[in-house]
Amino acid sequence: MFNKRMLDIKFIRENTELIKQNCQHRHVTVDVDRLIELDVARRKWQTNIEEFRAEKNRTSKSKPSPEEIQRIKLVNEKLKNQEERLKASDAEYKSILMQIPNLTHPDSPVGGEDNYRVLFKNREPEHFPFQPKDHEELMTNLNLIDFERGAKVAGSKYFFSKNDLVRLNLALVQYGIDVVTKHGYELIETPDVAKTDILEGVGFNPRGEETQVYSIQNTDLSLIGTAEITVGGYHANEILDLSTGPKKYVALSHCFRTEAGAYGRTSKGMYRVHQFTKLEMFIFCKPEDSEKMHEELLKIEKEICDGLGFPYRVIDIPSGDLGGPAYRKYDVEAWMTMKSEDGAQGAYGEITSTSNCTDYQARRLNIRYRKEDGSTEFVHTLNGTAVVLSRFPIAIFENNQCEDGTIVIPEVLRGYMGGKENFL
RNA sequence: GGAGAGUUGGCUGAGUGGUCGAUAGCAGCGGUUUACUAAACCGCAGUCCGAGCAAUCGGACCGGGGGUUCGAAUCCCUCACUCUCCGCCA
Repeated sequence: MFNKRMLDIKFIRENTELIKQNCQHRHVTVDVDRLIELDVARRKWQTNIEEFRAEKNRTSKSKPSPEEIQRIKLVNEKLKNQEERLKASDAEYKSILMQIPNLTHPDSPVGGEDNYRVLFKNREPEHFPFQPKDHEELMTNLNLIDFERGAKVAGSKYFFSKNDLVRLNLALVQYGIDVVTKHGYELIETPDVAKTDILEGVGFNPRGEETQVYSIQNTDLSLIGTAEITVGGYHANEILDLSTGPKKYVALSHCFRTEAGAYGRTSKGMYRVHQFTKLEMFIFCKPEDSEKMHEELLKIEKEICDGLGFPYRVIDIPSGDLGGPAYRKYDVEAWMTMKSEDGAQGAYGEITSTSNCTDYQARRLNIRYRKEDGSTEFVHTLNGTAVVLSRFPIAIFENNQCEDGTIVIPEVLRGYMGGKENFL
């Protein structure tokens, strides 16, 4: 029943020490020994069940005699007993298996979130010859955002975008779409909700205690935190034809996050909010192509950021901060004045993230491809942010501000905004 | 929201309690025939799990889950989805 889930149980069985070490590097606490114990017991029950069924099948082919029926009834009792034991262990077995994180790329830095490695910087941030403001102040002054009324209508960390900020948002989406589709990605707009199976398959836990997910009462649905969920689910239980290359999508959706326990962390303005709009890239490919595809996603993210012009850097996320599904993850961090502390004018803040999830999601979602010899194999999945409307505007406003509080619009966006050059 | 009909292997489509893992057609693979292509004819063909060096053997799977029965694709319950009609709304 769970044979094709999470990491392959066979692999875990044969590489127990490696799995334990990987969990440790990823700062994930899982009782791997208990899992192995359950696995051994479950396979014994399974073998017994199959033997009893074989015995039953031999007798039940045609009309059995009364004494044969008596014998079958006895076998049925033994069978039922083994089936119940097996079933009773399902929940615990599945729960542990679900928690085992993906393997980790050998080049990912080992350690907690501060152990990231800087891979690239487009340039050093400029020094402002004046005291720079943060985006919330800049936007409020220009009548582009309203947090107070957002809170009145929907609660804290919801907001209204207004006037030219709305136009900027639409321009950013269009710009992102144009850049990404130029690289051969198919454009889709997804549902903003998804079923529990799909969420779990992609690696999210909708009902857990630390969940970031809003679930909808009396349904099996949750609001998605990213289009990664819906696009990942798009090909669930399918056998893909990848003979003409990877399947590449760029997906637009709204995203909802509870941000439970996130208060106190950097949460000024619209950096960390409950709802935002995001354009997300997603790839289904053959295992041998996934590392190459990961570099492609990063390259496109850099291309988008280069066009917009703000200072940024790329970091290689350390093992302890990868989450469950990612095998390797790169974040692009833009320079933001809102992050200033210790007298500096700013600091880097995450704006995009791209992950290679290898076969972790494909295994859970049962997404395979047909190989040339006719057999099937799990695909690899990757995702990467193209444009996020909560954080890209922050980077633009904070880096392009002038002393008088006006904002220079990046040239690549002006064509989408009727040629407008500044927010005044 | 109301009423009805469906969901079977890559596709189409039979099968209403006992050699049905499942008739047939198409597509696929191998062969015969042919100068070649096509046609015709013959044969092979599903997925997954477990055991074995292997030939092979055992088990599961007819939308998902549960039930009835010695025995379920077939009967019952439940959920999801699809289609038709009615109502409502954009």
